[in-house]
Amino acid sequence: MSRGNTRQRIQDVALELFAEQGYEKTSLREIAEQLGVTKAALYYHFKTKEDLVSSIFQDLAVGPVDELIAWAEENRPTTLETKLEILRRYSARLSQSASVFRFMHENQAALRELSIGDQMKSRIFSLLNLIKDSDAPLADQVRCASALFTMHSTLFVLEGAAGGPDEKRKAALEVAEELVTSAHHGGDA
Amino acid sequence: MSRGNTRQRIQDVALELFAEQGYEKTSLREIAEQLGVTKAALYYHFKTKEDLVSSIFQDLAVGPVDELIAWAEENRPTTLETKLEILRRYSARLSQSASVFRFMHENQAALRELSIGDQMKSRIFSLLNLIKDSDAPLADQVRCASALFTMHSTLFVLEGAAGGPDEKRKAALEVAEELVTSAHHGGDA
Amino acid sequence: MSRGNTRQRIQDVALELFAEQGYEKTSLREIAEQLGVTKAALYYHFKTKEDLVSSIFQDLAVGPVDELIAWAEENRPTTLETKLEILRRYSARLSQSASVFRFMHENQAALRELSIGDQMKSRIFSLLNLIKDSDAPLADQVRCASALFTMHSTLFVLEGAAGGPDEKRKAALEVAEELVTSAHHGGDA
Amino acid sequence: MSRGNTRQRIQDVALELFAEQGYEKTSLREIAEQLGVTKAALYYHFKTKEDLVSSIFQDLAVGPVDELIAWAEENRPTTLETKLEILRRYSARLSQSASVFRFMHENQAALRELSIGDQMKSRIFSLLNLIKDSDAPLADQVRCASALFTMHSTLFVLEGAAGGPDEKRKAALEVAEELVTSAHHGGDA
DNA sequence: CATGAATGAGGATTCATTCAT
DNA sequence: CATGAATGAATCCTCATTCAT
Repeated sequence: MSRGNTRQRIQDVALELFAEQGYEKTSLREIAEQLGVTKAALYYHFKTKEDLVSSIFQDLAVGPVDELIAWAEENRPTTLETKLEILRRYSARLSQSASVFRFMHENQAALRELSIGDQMKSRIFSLLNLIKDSDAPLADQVRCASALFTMHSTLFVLEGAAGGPDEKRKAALEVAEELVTSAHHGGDA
Repeated sequence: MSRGNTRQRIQDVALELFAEQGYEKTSLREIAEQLGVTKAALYYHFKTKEDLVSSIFQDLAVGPVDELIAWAEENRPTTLETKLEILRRYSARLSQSASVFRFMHENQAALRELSIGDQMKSRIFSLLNLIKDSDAPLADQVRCASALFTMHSTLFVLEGAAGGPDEKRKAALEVAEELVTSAHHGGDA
Repeated sequence: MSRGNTRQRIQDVALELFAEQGYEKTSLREIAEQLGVTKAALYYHFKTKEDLVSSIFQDLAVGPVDELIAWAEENRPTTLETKLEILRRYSARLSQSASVFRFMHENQAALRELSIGDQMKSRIFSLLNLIKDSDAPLADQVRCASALFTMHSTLFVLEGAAGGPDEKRKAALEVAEELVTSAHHGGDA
Repeated sequence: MSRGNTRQRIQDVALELFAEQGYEKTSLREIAEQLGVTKAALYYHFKTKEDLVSSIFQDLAVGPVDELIAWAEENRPTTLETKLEILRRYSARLSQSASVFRFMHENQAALRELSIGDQMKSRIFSLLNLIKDSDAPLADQVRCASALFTMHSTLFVLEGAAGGPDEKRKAALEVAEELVTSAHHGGDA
C-alpha cells in the first residue's frame, strides 16, 4: 500500500502536530505513534528532528518563496505594479501553505536556533527589500513591513469576524496593496 | 544579604532568559544558576514554572493593558479621537514592556496552553474590539487588526533599517493611526 | 486562644492526614497548611517528622498498651480468665485509638525503619506471648495471633456488612475470645 | 546479551525491593542500578512506576485469584466443602506468591491510590463473599474475614515460633477451615 | 525498510530540614 | 513561639538519539 511515500506521510503528520502543539511540545514518539510506526523508522527517513522540520519548510516555504524572489529579480527594476504582483503571489503561497506559515509565526523562539529559522528570515527580508525602498522615510518602511505582516497575521487572527478564509485573505491583500502603494507614492511625491 | 527583593530578581532574570531563548528552552536550573540560588529557591517564590511566567505577564502586560481598557470604557462612545488615543497609549505600554511583548509574540505556541496565553489573547481582542467596528467591511476590520500588529511587530523587526527604537515606535504609531483613521472613515462614508 | 495546646493540635491534624493518606504521602507542608502555620513552626515542637509520628504513637498506642502489659504482668500466672480480660481491655484500647492502629496496620512498610515501628512490634509480641503458650501446638499459636489480628482487622474491614462500629468490635472480641479459649483448651486437653 | 527476558528481570528485582523496602521508599533509580541498566530502560518496558507494580500484581496475584474465583463460581451453590476447597487453594496461591501478598499487606496506604489497590481489594471481597453468608450473624461474618486474614498474616508473623514456612501455612489453613466451618454451622443450626 | 532495546542528559517538581530574625 | 527564605538531595519522567538485527 504505502510505497515509498512514507517520507511524505511523516512530513504530513509532523506538520499537523507541529502546527497544533508547537515544535518543542511535539515529540518524535508522538509523531511515530500517530503514524503507527516506530521512532526508529523516522530516523531512517530523517537524520534528526531538525532535519525533519527543515525538510518540511524547504518543500512548502523556502522553495516557493525562492521562486517568487527569483521571479521578482528577473523583473527589475521593481515598479509599483511588480511590487503589487509580489504581494498577490505571496498571498497565494501563504494560503496554500497556511499551516507552515502559521507554525513559523507561532514558534519563532523555537526556530531561532534551527538553521531553517535563519533561512526563512533571510527570505522574508529579501522579499521585504524588494518591496520597500531603503532610502524611503521610516514610516514608509514600516508600511511595507506591515503589509507583509498583515497577510501573515490574517492567517490566524480575526477568528471572530465574519467571512470565510478566502474572503479574509482577499481583504488582507487589499490592505497590503494599499500600504505598499502608499509607501511607493510616499517615495514618489 | 538579599532583602526581600528576590522575587523581583527572579522575575527579571527569568524574563531576560525567556525572551532570549524562548520559554521551553529556558530551564529553571538556568534561571537559578544565573541568580546564584538553588532551583528550590525559585519554588519558594513561585509554585510552578507557569506561575512564574504568569506573574511576569500579570505585572508587565495584563495589568497595564487592563488599565488601558478600563480607561477606554470610561470614554464611551468611542470616537475616532479616542481610538487614536488608545493607540498612543498602547504604543507607550508596548515600548515600556517591550521584552514581554516580544516574548509573547515569539512564543505563542508555548503560551497557548498556559492560562496566561488565553488571558493575553482576550485582552488584545478587547482592545481590537474597541478600535474596530464589528459591522464594518472586512477590509476595515483587517486595517484595525493590522494597526495593532504593526505596533507589535515593529518592536523586533526592521533591525536593518536606520533609526533608534523610539523613531521606529513613532513611525509604527503613525502607520497604525493612519490605518485606524482609514477604517473609521470607511465606516462613515 | 491557642495557649500551649499547639503541640496537641499538630498531633491531631498529623494523625488525621497520616491515617488518610499514609505516612510517606503526607508532607509537613500539608500538615502546616491545614493548621495555618509554617513548616518551621512544626520544627519548633518536633525535632523531625519521625519525632512527630513517634510522639503520636507514644501517647495513643505505646503508652496504653504498656499499661495493659503491666497489668497483665501483675496478674501472673496468666489464667484463661486473665487472657480473656487482656483481650477485652485491648479491644477497648483499639477502638479508642482506632485511627492510630489503622494507620499502623496500613503503613507497616513505612514504619519498619522508624524506631517506633520496632517499639510497637515488640509490644504486640509481648501481648501475644501473654496470651499464647510457647509450648503449645503451632495451630494454637496461630489461633492466638489470629485473635489479635481479628480485632485489628475488624477496625477497617467489613465496611459492607451491617452493624455499627461497636457491634463489629463486639463481634470481633467474641471471635477472639473463642480462639484464645480454644487454644487454651487445646493446651489443657 | 539479554534475550528478551529483561521485562521479567525488572519485575523480579522490583518485587524484591518493593517487598523489602516498601513501594514509596523504592526508587526506580535503585531498581535500575541493581539491574545494571538505566532508568530510561525501565521506562521502555513500563510506562510508569505504577504500571510496573501493577504488572507484577496482575501476573502474581490478580490472575491467580481470578482463576480461583472463576472456579468457585462454577461450583455453585457453595457448599461447606467448596468453601474449604477455596481456602485450600487460596492458601496454596498465597504461599506461591508470598512476597506479593506480604507487600500488599504492608503497603496498603501506598496502594490505596493505585488502581491496582482497588482491584485487589475487590478480588478479596469477592472471595470473602463466596465464603461468608451475608445474612449470617455478624460474628460469623467476622469468622470468615478472620479466616482469610489469618492465612495472610501467618505469611509474615510468628517469626519467633518454631516450624518451617510450610508447617505454619498448614496450621493457618487448619485454623481458617475451623473458622469457616464454625461460621457455616452457625448459619445452619 | 523497519523494529526492539537501550542510553545519557536533562526536565519540572517535592521534600525534610536549617537558621537567622 | 513562629516565620521567611533557602538548601541539597532526591523523585518520577521524557526526550532525541543510536545501533544491532
